[in-house]
This record gives sequence, C-alpha cells and structure tokens, in this order.
Amino acid sequence: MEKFIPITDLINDNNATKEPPLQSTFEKYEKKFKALADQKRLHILNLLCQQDSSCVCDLSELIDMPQSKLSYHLKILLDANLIQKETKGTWSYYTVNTKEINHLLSPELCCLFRPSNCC
Amino acid sequence: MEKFIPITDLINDNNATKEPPLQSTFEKYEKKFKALADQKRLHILNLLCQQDSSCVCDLSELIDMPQSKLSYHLKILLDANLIQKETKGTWSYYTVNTKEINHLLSPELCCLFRPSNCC
DNA sequence: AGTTTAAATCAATTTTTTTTGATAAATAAA
DNA sequence: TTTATTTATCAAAAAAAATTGATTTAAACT
Repeated sequence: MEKFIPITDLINDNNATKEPPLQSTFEKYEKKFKALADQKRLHILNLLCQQDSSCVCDLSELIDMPQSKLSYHLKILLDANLIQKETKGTWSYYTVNTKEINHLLSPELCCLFRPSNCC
Repeated sequence: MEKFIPITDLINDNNATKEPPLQSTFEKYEKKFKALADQKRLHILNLLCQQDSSCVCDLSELIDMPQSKLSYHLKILLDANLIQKETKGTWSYYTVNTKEINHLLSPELCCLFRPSNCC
C-alpha cells in the first residue's frame, strides 16, 4: 500500500518545529496538569470548593490523610496557582482559585471544582 | 487568636466524605490529566492538530524523538482517549480527539490543541 | 514561662513514570 | 521470495514523584 499524505502537509510550511514561545507555554501547563493529575488532589479541590475556606487540620480529618502528606499535596496545588492560601495565626486557610480553574478547564468540569452554586 | 469557622461549615452537612460515584470520576480525570501532564505530550498534541493526520515516522522527525519513545507517549494519549488511531497498512495515523479535548479544557486552552481555524 | 497545637519542611524509603536500546510482527517494496 | 520499513512492545536502567515519620517554627492557650 502506498503511504497516504494528508493535504495539509502539502500546504503548511513546516515552521512547526521552531516555536520559541510555545516551549514555555507547554512548561506552564505541564505544571498545572501535573497538579491535577492525582486523585487525591482532585478530591482536595472538590472538598475545598464545598467549604469556602478550610484549614489543614480540618481538611486532614475530612479526607482522612496525615497532615504532612496533605501539606505536600496542598503545596503542589498552590505552586500551580490552582488554590490560594491565607494565614491567620497558626492556621492556614486554603481556597480554590476559581479564576485559574475557569481559565483552564471546561465549564462542565469546572463544576466539579467550583463552589456549589453552579451545577 | 481564635480559630475562624466559615459559615458554610456550620450550614453544610458533612456528607462530603462519602461520595461513591465521585471516586470513579476522580480516577477517570486523573488519567486524562496525567496524559496532559507532560511537555512532550502537549507538544505532540499541538503538532497533531496542525496536521489533520500524522503517522509516527513523520511525527518522530518533526518532534525529533526516537520512535519507541514517541510510541510510548502516543499510547498514553490514546489510552486517555485524547487522540485516535487509524491504521493503514504498516502506518498508524493519529488525530486529536477534538470532542474529548473540548469536553475537558477551556475554550482558550482548546485553541492550543485544536485545528488552526479557531484562534 | 511552660505546654500544646498548627503547619511546613526534611531525609529516607517506596512507588511510579520515563527513557533506552533491542526485538518482534506485519506489511511494503524490490 | 527476499529485504526493508513501520510500529508496537519488552526488559532493564534512570529519573521523578509520593509516602512516611520526625523535626522545626511559630503562635495559641494555660
């Protein structure tokens, strides 16, 4: 059989390989998707958007996860800018960064990780 | 300082921990986000949606990646249902699963991984 | 002041993912 | 029919991420 050559290959000029700004775009989204690529963190996000604010010790009970483990996962979400932290005294309160989530995910999916009013 | 207790905590009943269907939802999306959580795979997706169809050997040149490595990453995308495969003779042609991408990602982001007409 | 609590961080271990080069299966081309 | 090409898969090694329990820091209580 003869190799099939799509029309677009004949039309497009192959500048596809040199994309200087795309590289850093991919890095940015890699980080964000890495943060989402874990059941536990998806669960955390889902819980966070049901409370409008939760401290680590409460979340730890809710999700039944040791504190150091939870802090580790919260940090990953925080570094990806998917959640935000506010410290009051010794407590750290975390909230979903709705704006960022909306920018990243489809409306259907956002509902899973967005305050309960939506869906 | 006294511990701050958000109003929603006083209102919501704490059924948050027992979510039998949510568990499998998280599993499903974990897999999809894992597939997206890699620069190389994002690059592959981006290239794939510029061609409407590419075989492994062409992609391998375009992205400058050894064949076995590329096949490995294509399989991860395929298993997550983010791309589709069609075999013609010895060649495998891959295309972006636009429907799935649209369901998952925001319109802004979809543009990065969707045929060039959009943005 | 002394004790307790909340949360972040650390180092060591375990688990998962990725890379690499080789091989196998199937088709194409000579 | 032989040879070359395309792609998937395999096993071993390397790299990255997650888990665990302990420690540290800081603030809150008594």
